[in-house]
Amino acid sequence: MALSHAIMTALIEDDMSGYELAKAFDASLGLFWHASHQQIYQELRKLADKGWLNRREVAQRGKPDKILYGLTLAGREALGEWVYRESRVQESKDDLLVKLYNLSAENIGHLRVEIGERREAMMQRLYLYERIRRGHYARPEVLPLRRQGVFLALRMGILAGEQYLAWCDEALDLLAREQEKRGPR
Amino acid sequence: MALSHAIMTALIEDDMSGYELAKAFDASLGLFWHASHQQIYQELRKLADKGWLNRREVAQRGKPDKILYGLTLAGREALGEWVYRESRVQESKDDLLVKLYNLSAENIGHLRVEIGERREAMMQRLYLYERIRRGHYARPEVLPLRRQGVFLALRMGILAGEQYLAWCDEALDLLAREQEKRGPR
DNA sequence: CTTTACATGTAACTCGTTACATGATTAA
DNA sequence: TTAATCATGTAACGAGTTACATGTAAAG
Repeated sequence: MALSHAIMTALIEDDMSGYELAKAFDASLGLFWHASHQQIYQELRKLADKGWLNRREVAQRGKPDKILYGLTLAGREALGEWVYRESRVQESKDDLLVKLYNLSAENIGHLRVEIGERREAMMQRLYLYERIRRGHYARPEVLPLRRQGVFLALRMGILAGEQYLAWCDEALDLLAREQEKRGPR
Repeated sequence: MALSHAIMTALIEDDMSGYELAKAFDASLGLFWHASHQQIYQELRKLADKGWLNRREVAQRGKPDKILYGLTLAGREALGEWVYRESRVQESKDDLLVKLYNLSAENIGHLRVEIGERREAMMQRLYLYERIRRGHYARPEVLPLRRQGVFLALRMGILAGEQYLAWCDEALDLLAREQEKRGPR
């Protein structure tokens, strides 16, 4: 949808190779927008063909050569314009919700376990978010404007995560009560 | 990912045509899992080929003929098993977050507007959820188990929506303060 | 007379995932 | 010697979107 623009965004401050991008993505934008290295390499090539990125081969010692990509002026302009265009939300699709539509006395135990695992995974993710927040965004109001935007994205992640935990607790509660009602064990 | 299973789930209680499914989807599961009619028709055909659905042509008066699909025994079994299999989350991808990474003095006004629109849209969606909740899930504890699962999915929608509103307010606040700081107007 | 609801599809394309492929260096 | 890190790719497939196509009946 806008992976290309996400990639360009990641290149605003530093030039990067596909490999570096894939990692940087994992640590920042990728928290909200995952992309595999295959996708990134393909997208980088397309963007270079369009003239929005330039590529420079860089020889390295003890490591394979890499290809550094950087935003061109045209790329910066395209990105700047894009912000004004209509945006889309690809709503998340979660098997778990479909499974809940199939809740039964037989599978209730399994679903409790599954929700418990989700809870645990989200706890860990929140812990990561919190470390980032404390490390880089302790005082958002003194940051440059662009960084404040990034902070807001992080806040979205944190709030969404906390909401998710709250839902898990509510769901686990309800399911525990129901399972007890209809036959403990 | 699991559109096929979402479709089978929608057919647990009533047989439906592709057209009816597309509508029912919009009103229930589709609130969390959107699917276009093209996708649904294709998926129905695949499922019928697998033997998980049966098809019956039904002549109608004053309306075009339709094809009714119903879960077969094999379909019910496959669905029951699927609940125990590993589930996936397709995390939502939202252009707005990428745009926020590009926040600048120039586009801050636009982003405030865009967030305001999101807020408004989410308010309306929450209003819809609330109507459904009051209409069908006022006392979840007395519902049959399966309906309680559906209720939990609805709760997820409600909690996520409320969290989203809270984020919008926070973001609008921060952006308003920043815009005032750097040049009112 | 025009729009909306009913009803089902095909074709082309983009986006994203999975599997496969290669090859050097460094640390355990 | 085995695994991990660095580095870049191709090919096949599946999921999802957009555009196109057709036709009847009821309601305004």
